[in-house]
Formats: sequence, structure tokens, C-alpha cells
Amino acid sequence: MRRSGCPVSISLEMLGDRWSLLVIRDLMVRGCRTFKEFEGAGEGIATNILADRLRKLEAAGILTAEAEETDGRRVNYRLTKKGIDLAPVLLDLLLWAARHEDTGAPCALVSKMEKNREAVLAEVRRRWRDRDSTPFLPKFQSGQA
Amino acid sequence: MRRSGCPVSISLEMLGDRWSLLVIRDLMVRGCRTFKEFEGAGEGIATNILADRLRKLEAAGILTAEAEETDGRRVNYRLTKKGIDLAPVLLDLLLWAARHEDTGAPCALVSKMEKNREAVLAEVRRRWRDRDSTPFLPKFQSGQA
DNA sequence: AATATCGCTTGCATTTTACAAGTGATATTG
DNA sequence: CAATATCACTTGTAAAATGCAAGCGATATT
Repeated sequence: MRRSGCPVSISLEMLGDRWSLLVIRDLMVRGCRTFKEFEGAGEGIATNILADRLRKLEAAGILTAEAEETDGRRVNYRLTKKGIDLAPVLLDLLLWAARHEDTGAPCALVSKMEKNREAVLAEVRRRWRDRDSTPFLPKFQSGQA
Repeated sequence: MRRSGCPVSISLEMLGDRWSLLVIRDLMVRGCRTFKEFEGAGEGIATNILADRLRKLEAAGILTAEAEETDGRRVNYRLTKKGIDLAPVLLDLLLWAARHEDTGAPCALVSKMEKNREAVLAEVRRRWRDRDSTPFLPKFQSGQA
């Protein structure tokens, strides 16, 4: 049962935890497609949590899962339209933290994204349409090699 | 310790739960200022969780708390600049759910916000500057009076 | 046939959340 | 001024979510 009809509240019931939006980020801009790739995406998500989030996000219609044809062990995850429509949310979260916290994202890149918001979103959507899974943004790391 | 330098991850370490962004929403568009007002904001947050979130958001520099002059019992909460800068995130979450879920937000209002994104954000910022705490958005309820 | 890889599941300890009740400080009322 | 009410929490306890390590079945490779 829903807490309320408020759209913000409804969004948070689906996405309001420490991991869901990171999985979506990995699909959207880091080119992750398989379970193993998510595991190695950097923040060290536990495998049971990852499996749980993939299940819930699939149930919410945010991503799809299908076995790979050439290798039956592999499962390919992909964002749906509903999932890629979260791009503005992720971009805003990125820009907010980049402005107010000490992050690993280079200033030049951040201000470029700030200025070209619509172009960045358009490119993210294009990549999704074209199934282009080359990394769009790197792993931002602060202070290590 | 931070999981990574990724700004999205850093944002989620501060905001990634079911309640933090709802408290911020209440401050931003519903005119909530006191503990009691947050309690009655609709989704039924438990008082210990509310107290915990207010403490954490204050520690994160997202809001401030100060005792009211005329009534020493009352504490007034207010967003900081860092807090009001989350307006785009909340707007995007609202628009996303309004588009993809069945919410209590009227279509006309939603499409108006979609078209006038910048104007809506400007008004939210103005309200903050002017300490205008008249409700800007109502409680969206689905299916009841 | 043996071994490796992939996508999980299971068990268990720790942490977070939810619900109900209570508390101390201040303010209001009679 | 004493009694009562209000406000912003705190406390206790049960339930749920998370984190960690290990294991497992199916498929693929050697």
C-alpha cells in the first residue's frame, strides 16, 4: 500500500534506498549489462542486495532482464523507457553533489554538464536507443589510483 | 567513510532513504516549519525517524534548526542554500512519477510544471529567499477527500 | 571428464526502521 | 500560582533491511 498519492513519495517508495539509483546509474552511463559488471562497479554492493534490487527494479518496470543468446549463463540487463527517463534525476543529483560536496568529478566536466544539460540528456537517450554501451562517464574516484 | 568519489553515490549517502527527501519536500513546497507540522504532513513518519533525519540533514548542512523567539518550545526548521538547491531533484522525481505512475497529482498541474520548469524552480527559490511559507503545492491524495 | 564462470541463494550477525509509550521543558488556563 | 496542555523529542522493543562470507546449480571452457 502506498503512503500517499504524492508523486515524490511514490518515487521514493521505488528508488529511496542507498543502491537502486546506483544500479540505474551503472546501466545509464557506465555500460554495465551483467551481474558481474554491477558487482565490480565500484561501491561494493553485496550480491544478495544486488539480486534483490535487480528484481525490484524489474518488477517496477524500470529495467528488463533477458538471457544472452550466445552464453546461457549471462543475463543482460537493460533500462526501459521508464528507466531512462530517470536521467534528469541522476544528472541533478550529480550536479548537486558536485556543487556542494568534495567529489571526484573534475570541475571542468561538471561545469560543462551544467551548461549543456539538455545536450547531455539527449546523448544519454541516444546511447540508450542505440544500445551504445561504451562508458559515458568514468568511475569518479577521489584520492586513489 | 565514503563508498566512492562518485557524486551520485555521495548524494545517495545523504539522501538515499525513504524519508529524507520528503522532509525536504515539506520544507520546500508545503510550508512545514516545526516538528509537529512534519509529523502531520501525510505519510506518517515515526517521531524517532523524523528526529533522526532532522539531525542528519542539519549535520549535512541541508537545513538549520533554531528555537522560536516568541515560543521557546517551538523549533523552526529552514532549508539552507544547499537544501534549496535540491529543488531540481525533487521536481524531476515528481515529474517522473507523474508520468509513469498513477499519482494523485492533477494532469493539468503536472504538464504546466513540465512546460515551465525554470519558472517553477525560480518561484521555489523566491519563496525560500522571502521566507514565504504559504503552501505552494497541496497534499496530493489519490482517491479521497 | 574436470574445471571455471556466471548469477545468483543461504545463513547469520549487525544495523536500521517501525510502532507505542513516555519524558522534560515551556506555555496556557482557571 | 497550581493544574493542564503542547511541543519536541527519547526510550524500549519487535520487525525488517543490510552486510558479509560461503555455497550451489546451470552453463561454458579446457
